[in-house]
Amino acid sequence: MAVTIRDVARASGVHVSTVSRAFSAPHLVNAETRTRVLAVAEGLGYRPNRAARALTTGRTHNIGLIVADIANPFFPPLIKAAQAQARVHDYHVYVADTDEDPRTEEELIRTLRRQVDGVLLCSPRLSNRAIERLREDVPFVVVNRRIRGMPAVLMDVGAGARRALEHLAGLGHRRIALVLGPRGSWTGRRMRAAAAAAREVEVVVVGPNAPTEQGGLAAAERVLASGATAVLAYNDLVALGLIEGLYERGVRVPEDISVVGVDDIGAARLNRPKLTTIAMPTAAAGRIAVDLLVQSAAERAAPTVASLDTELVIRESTGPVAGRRAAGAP
Amino acid sequence: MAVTIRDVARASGVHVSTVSRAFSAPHLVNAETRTRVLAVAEGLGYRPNRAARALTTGRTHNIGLIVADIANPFFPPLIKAAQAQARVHDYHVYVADTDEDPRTEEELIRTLRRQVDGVLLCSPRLSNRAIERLREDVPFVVVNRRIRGMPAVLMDVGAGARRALEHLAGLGHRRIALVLGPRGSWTGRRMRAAAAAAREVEVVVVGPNAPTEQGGLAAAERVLASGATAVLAYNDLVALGLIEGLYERGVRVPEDISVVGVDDIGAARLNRPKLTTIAMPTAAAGRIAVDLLVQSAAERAAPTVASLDTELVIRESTGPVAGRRAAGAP
DNA sequence: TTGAAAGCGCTAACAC
DNA sequence: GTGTTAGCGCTTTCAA
Repeated sequence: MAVTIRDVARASGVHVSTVSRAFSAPHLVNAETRTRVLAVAEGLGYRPNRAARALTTGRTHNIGLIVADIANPFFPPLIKAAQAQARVHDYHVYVADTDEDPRTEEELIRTLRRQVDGVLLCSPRLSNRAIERLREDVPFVVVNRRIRGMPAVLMDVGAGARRALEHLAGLGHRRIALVLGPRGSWTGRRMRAAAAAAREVEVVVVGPNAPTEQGGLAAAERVLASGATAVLAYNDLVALGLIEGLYERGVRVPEDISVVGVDDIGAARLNRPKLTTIAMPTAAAGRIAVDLLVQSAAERAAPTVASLDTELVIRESTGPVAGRRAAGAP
Repeated sequence: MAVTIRDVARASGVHVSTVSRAFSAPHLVNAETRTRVLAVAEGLGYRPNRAARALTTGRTHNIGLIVADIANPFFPPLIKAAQAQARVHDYHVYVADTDEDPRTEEELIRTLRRQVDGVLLCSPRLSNRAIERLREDVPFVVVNRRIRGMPAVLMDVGAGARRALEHLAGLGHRRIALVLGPRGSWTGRRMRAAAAAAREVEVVVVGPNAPTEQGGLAAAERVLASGATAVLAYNDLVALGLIEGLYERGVRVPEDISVVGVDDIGAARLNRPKLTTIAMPTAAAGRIAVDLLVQSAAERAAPTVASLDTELVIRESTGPVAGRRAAGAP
């Protein structure tokens, strides 16, 4: 059996409660005693059992991180940052993948809620209703979603989309295709809103599509048919797939059509042409979300909503409109 | 306070121990009673507190998954699969990132070991000595590493490298650069061994390098200087960086130099030219590693070593040797 | 088949 | 400043 608080108590000649205090309430114990106890504990290789601690304190020092798809390159930097920041607060992180399925998501939250102090929901697929119901059991922080009275970390894709549209307009583009992702996405709605508000350019919507390379590939035909000279894609995966689809049809990027993605995943830099994209502050989002969660689990503070800036990264997939492909031309 | 086993007991008119049995030892309780208890529990929204359960049973139903860098595209598919398979066994997964630092890795294992039934070490940076010491506290399964008496999941890069070398030889290449990753990597050693055993071709080693795009980019000059007409790179990131470096120097892939990567990350397919690469069965590895861990945590079985096949995926970055760049030519 | 009671490792009043 | 005691939610003997 592993070494427990009792072993440490015995070995250092004090009561278990003193050992406990040496770890979790240092100011309540004599400095010398504490030093000795800590030394003995160290020597024995003692580490507190957090589960047992959680039983009395009610705080597990765990957080649940639920994402739609770990393998989607958007998430790993967020997971990495969240996990690192959790460690700063002495928290451990359960990572779970819902496979984009709301049912899985809900079931996951239910099994997790008793062993965590809070749950980080990243781009959840669950309905607002469902989330509102679950929040009575466990505190949430949501990423890229807005739910009344719930702490959230938002990445300002709207502003990013606006800047991308301006960038394209500045290059002479007047007819722009907005290649969307899945129906009902928060990010998608922000992009639509930005597109609707755009002056100077006319935006045609192509979608919904799968938020993947395949989705982009499959949208190439419709993009061509739309007569657009530039594209704002739902994310980089879609953008990259689209570029490939265009390429297969003999249409070159950016010479014939300009393409802008969203996310700035690693592959965006690796591609040729290097992708112009709206960089999402995923690492910052993960870090801040954990801070909000730890804080909201601790106090009953007013829910904070953090809005993070995005950045338009101009690379090689956007260029001046080609004369012969002016708006409306077939 | 959340609903506990006591609430369920009260509401269904039985003792807590009966409720407990209804969940964890169904055969020891009357079928009717059980049905009733379960119904009441369901109605109350009761879920067992796993931490409390762990306290008596000694089984946490948690596993720790420790990787060198979550954001490295090699890992996410493995994490995803591990996490999914863990759920099949009714396990939850802590995911932690060591930032490639052995110290962090060790500290992580120490804090985690009391709250997990086992730890999955993916491409660990820790020394064998350190791991051997820690294994007394917690069962391990290692991925892509061989430690005596310890269950492991290996991906057969050696065979993959051999096939890649044959493929290149078949295309007429006689002088091949092996662009390595970090010093001391298990994968790197397997590749070296395969290269040393290769007949027909002469292999020159370039490295060590960072296992990243940057590392590949920086190696371009030395690859050119080596006089090689083909390259086997440590991983896809290095291969992609290298291709970019070559490209910047006016050297085209595969016309002038052929390049083979390792891993088959998403970006390999997205790149132009699409990367020829040795596909690593990361998802299968994650799944199997979890199976081994759950099993080895349960029984004291002989440690299993699973060796998984890799596959050479031939795409566009490899081609016939150019006549004017035959072996030895400057 | 069910109930009673002890105890897992730890913390948190409450004494002293 | 330290010891005593009860108890967190659950499982598991042991009786009945």
